[in-house]
Amino acid sequence: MKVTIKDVAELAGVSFKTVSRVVNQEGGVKAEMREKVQSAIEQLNYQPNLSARRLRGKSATIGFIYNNPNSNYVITMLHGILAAARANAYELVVHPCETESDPGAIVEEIVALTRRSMVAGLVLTPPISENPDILAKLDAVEIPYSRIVSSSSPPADVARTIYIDDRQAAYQITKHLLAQKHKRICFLNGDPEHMSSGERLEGYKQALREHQVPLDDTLVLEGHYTFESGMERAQQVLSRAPAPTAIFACNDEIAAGALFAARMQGVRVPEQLAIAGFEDSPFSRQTWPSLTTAKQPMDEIAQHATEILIRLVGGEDGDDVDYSDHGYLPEIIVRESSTYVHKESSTYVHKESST
Amino acid sequence: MKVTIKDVAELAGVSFKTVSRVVNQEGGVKAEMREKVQSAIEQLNYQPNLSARRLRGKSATIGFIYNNPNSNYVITMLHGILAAARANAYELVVHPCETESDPGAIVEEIVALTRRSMVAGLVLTPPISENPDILAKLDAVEIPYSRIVSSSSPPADVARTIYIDDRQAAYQITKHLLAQKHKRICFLNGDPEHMSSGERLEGYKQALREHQVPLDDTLVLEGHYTFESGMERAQQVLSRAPAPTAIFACNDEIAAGALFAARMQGVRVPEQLAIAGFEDSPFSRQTWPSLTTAKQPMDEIAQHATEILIRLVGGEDGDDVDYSDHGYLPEIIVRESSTYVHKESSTYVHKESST
DNA sequence: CGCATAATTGACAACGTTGTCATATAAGAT
DNA sequence: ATCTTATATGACAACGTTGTCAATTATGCG
Repeated sequence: MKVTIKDVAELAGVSFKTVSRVVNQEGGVKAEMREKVQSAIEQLNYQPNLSARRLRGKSATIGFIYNNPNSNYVITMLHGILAAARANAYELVVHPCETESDPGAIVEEIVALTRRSMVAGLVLTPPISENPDILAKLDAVEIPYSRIVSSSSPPADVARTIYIDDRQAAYQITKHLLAQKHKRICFLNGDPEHMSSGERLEGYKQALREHQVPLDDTLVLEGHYTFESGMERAQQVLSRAPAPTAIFACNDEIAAGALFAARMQGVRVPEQLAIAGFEDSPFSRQTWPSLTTAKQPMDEIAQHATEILIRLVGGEDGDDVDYSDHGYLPEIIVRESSTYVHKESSTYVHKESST
Repeated sequence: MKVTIKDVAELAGVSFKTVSRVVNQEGGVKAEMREKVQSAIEQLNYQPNLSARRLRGKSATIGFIYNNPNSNYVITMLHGILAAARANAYELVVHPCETESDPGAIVEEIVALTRRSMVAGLVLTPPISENPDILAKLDAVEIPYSRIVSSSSPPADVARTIYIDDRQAAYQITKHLLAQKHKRICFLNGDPEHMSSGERLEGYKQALREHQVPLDDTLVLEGHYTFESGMERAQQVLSRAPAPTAIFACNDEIAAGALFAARMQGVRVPEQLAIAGFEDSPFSRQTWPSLTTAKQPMDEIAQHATEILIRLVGGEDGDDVDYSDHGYLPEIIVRESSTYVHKESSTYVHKESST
């Protein structure tokens, strides 16, 4: 049942080393031999044993580390990473980090994983990818990684980093809300250890500045990237004396929570309150009204990050000095939650309108 | 940087075989020796190389095969599987099946994976786990697997199967709707190749029978497990002459689509139309109104299925003749989408009420 | 104390692959 | 035809681990 390189060699009537050469396309094999070997491989349906290869130092595994409970994000990135890994004959170890915040413990966990599974390198995602402590420790033990972060400009290690310009996208969303004549725009922030929350807040502030709308600190509420956090904060802010006319939520879950809170308090969206989210979660287009948001192609981004990592650990160095495509700008998608335009229910067609 | 068993042996002043014995708890090692080795292991932070182990036939990898685009399901199961794999020192290969339906192609893909990565066994999920063709082919090539299926009674291979009683749960949901005096209950079915859709439909029919409500075929609509499919079908059925007063959607996504359609047509939920879903997706509790649904602990179920697989491939046979815990009954969660009870928005507390 | 036996430890092969080096064969130059 | 060189092939070690079996040491018994 188990077919090894020696079985192939025997059938082809050659030494197993020759088979190895054919499999690895090393060259230096006569056409005639190669054909014999090829047909033997097909006949036996031979598949090289990756464990043996790995033991020998050839071929490798990469690890996907995440600490992000946001399930939607994760599965999307997973698929991008798997696509890249599969295309390059790398295996993937998926490792959700249990540890919450202690950098030392996380790195120890990662090192153990690396040793055990011979992980050649890691794809890191926020918030781990944005924790300087963890990154420094990983550099110290020389574990290679590529990372996905939130940043409005290329970071120092741009060669191994994909950066998403959340600031610019948040700026655009805020401008969109300002264009709708909103002055009192509430900002519901996400987890502080995610750079994205800081970046998005910065974009929000920048847009306000440009439109000469004074920043009202009482309208900026700290919290978490969860539905509950969004609901609670929206509930609170909506029952204040001069309620905001718009809410910019740091992600779609918060936005959904805000929408829920609005419903509970009988506030009509978008007529009395505009809401915008971020991330383009599947459900953002399925709420009523559907949510204005910013779309990041996380599968594509994760795939790109994985390709970078594979190039890094594969030893191919140098020629790729152009990192201009390492930056991604989320695309603003305006939906009903931030527009006054009414539509006839009978002829309504469910689809996107994007800027 | 790389610590091997020999490094540990040298530091401890013993042969590397003794270290192996300590690591694998084989016994026959004097306490004194064991302690020396233990401390050397800790000092060097030794981690056994899994590739070498696997090559030797010890320890193994299991594969998670799925063909199910439903992202929420997948990530939840993934975590359960990872937990079990980690606890038993197994590695996990995640393999989303590209192939759509051809059993031969899928099995070929799986066989290749098995050979390459020395996968000892598979955890299969619907619809692959419910395809007799695929299962027969896997049995033929002797690839072990455990599976998660939808069934109201223990299947023939219950020893390696976790079965979810969707029929009974659907029966209960339908009874709940009937108890609200609904007579015209529309059933929006899921993908036909999933057993769950057939099972849930059966539970629906059974409840109707018991309540002497005649089955109206025009109220049973075939479709897919997607938001769009739910929306389209609900749109259609709601514009009919005698509209249904309740919709039982085969999963939460369909239900969310139906809810969207109701909104579009100005139908009030739950006052004019009750809606129930299935699966307890995170968003089912975040829609407005929140969705009545059935909760399956997919992480726990997947973990259980993985443990079964590991016992299977680990060679521990026999003593576990009691498979009574292989059956799971989803728990009905009644939320606002199927109740008339009103609540004051100001004092509203966001939490579950379950039967 | 001396012997038989059990407990402990170590030397070495094996898993399936790739890398290194030597050998056999073919081609080219004189 | 002979020598040199390039090309093609194979023998064998190595990767880090576990299994087998032999060697050593400790223990029990008469």
